[in-house]
Amino acid sequence: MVAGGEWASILHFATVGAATIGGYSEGGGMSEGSAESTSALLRPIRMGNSFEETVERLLQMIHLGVYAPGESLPPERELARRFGVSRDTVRDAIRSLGEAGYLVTLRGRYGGTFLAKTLPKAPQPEGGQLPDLDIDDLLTVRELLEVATVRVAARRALTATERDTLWTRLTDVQAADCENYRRLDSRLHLTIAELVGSPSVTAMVADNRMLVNQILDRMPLLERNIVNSNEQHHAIVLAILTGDKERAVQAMEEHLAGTVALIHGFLGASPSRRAPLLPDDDL
Amino acid sequence: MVAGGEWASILHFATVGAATIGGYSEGGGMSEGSAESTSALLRPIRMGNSFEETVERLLQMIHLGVYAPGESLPPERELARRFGVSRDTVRDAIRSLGEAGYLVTLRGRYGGTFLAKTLPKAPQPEGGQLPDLDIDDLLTVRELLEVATVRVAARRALTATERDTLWTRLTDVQAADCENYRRLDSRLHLTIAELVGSPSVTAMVADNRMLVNQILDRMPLLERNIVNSNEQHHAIVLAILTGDKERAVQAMEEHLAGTVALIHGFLGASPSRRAPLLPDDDL
DNA sequence: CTCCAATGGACGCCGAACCTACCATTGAAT
DNA sequence: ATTCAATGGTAGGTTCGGCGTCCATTGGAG
Repeated sequence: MVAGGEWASILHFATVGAATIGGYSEGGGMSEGSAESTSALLRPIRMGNSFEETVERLLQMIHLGVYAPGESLPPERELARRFGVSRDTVRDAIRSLGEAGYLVTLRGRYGGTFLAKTLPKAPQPEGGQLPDLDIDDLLTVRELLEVATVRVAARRALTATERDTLWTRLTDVQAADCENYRRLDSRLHLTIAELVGSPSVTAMVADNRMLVNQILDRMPLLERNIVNSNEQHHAIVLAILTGDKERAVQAMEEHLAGTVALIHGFLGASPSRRAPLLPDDDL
Repeated sequence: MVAGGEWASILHFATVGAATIGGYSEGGGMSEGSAESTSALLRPIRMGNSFEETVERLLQMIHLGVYAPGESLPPERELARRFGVSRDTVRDAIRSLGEAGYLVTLRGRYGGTFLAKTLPKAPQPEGGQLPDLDIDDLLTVRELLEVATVRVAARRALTATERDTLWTRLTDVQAADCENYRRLDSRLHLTIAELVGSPSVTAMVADNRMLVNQILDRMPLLERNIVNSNEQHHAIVLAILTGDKERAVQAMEEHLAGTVALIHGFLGASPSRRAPLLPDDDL
């Protein structure tokens, strides 16, 4: 009913011609016509099913230190509303995380879902490293986002509350033991991202950080690195508070370079897995 | 079966206590305990159903100039595989965009889906402005991403091919008429983003640009702005090609400031709608 | 002329997820 | 002691979307 005979005949030549000179080509060799950024634009639409994504988001809130151990999460109905998923899905996710030891649910009024007082340790993936992440891509995004974030934060005029919060987060992570370091570290970086004042930016930083943490969880947390990070955190926060944009950027760059060196050193010359595996069959 | 009696009794005090001092509070007033970045982390998991997202992604490839008019898209099976959705969904989306005049499909071998030679003009949303976007957030993300992008691009050592492509994109947009300006402009910016070498960054810039374009489509495209943009594009590309990081950043900031001024000027002191409207009912 | 491979087109089955409504539990307010 | 409101817990029906399979069309290869 659409694209009748006239259209077909009219377009016929144009199409074949275009397909020849610049159209889609399967072999990977791209004719110069246009289409070379297709790999990024043809990325998967869904990263997982609703259940998995909901679990991921709850874990995000837990691991990035948004809620403290023992603290209460919003009620299921509220979570479902905010996440835009059904309550069933939220419940499934909460039940899973409950079985994993992250959450505890209590019924009745003033009940709810609570973070466990002691969070389970991230299991060391001994044999199979499931996530299959593009490490270079992750670290590039991280560098780009965090540097840009600190740059904007440093040139903003912060409120007294923001300054207080920032400083509190800094002292929290300075005083953290190994057990809680990763979480409080993430919370500090998230707080800096929030200073930009854009929910989307906060979300992007949070997403990236979760993925980077998945990599960091595979390698040991050295005392020496913590001392280093603490100094760098201090420099970063100070630069933000004094509005020294250049210094803030430089401090953050040094901070990130440390992590990059750690990761590359630990992974050796591992060829940084790419290309997230597409199904190979043809239906 | 999980969280038996012992757990409940053990955690009982902790939970109520935590809920009182720092837990989730519905009224918007956040106790200082932690949780204030929740708004970003509690964002919707799904932006729309699979069909809508697929349409959006195809429109992205069309409007951002990834494919030229008359050019061929990948076959349905390939699109389905890359997008991670079923072929049915891709077909629905293609059919929709075909009815809207964007795409034309031809059957048989060497057939496929092709962009229309002349793309339909974006309809002016006269009465209802559907998207309901957070303009401040969009522009903040744009500023952050594009400046960071150009910063990284300028300090990279570009290959000859990259330089050629960049220059071609620049001359293309310089020579564009009003009809094609927005598309070629987007393609130039996307090309710059690609220089970072991270698919995720390209995707983020593409997503942001699509949203910003939705706003820009609501206001007239002035000849004066085009001339201005052309000069700024020239400065940006030149700075990238000469590896002048500082100048590239500055040029991009000026470029973006122009758009911000245009938007704010056109929208007047419109209070930049926020808070994407959540359903209000309680089940 | 015949064949064939690549593409779009169509159908049925099934699980995932959503929606609605209702039930169960609990502790504070009265 | 009773009530009640807020919360988690459960169940049935419905829609959406994915999967597998097959059909239809077409232009080039042999």
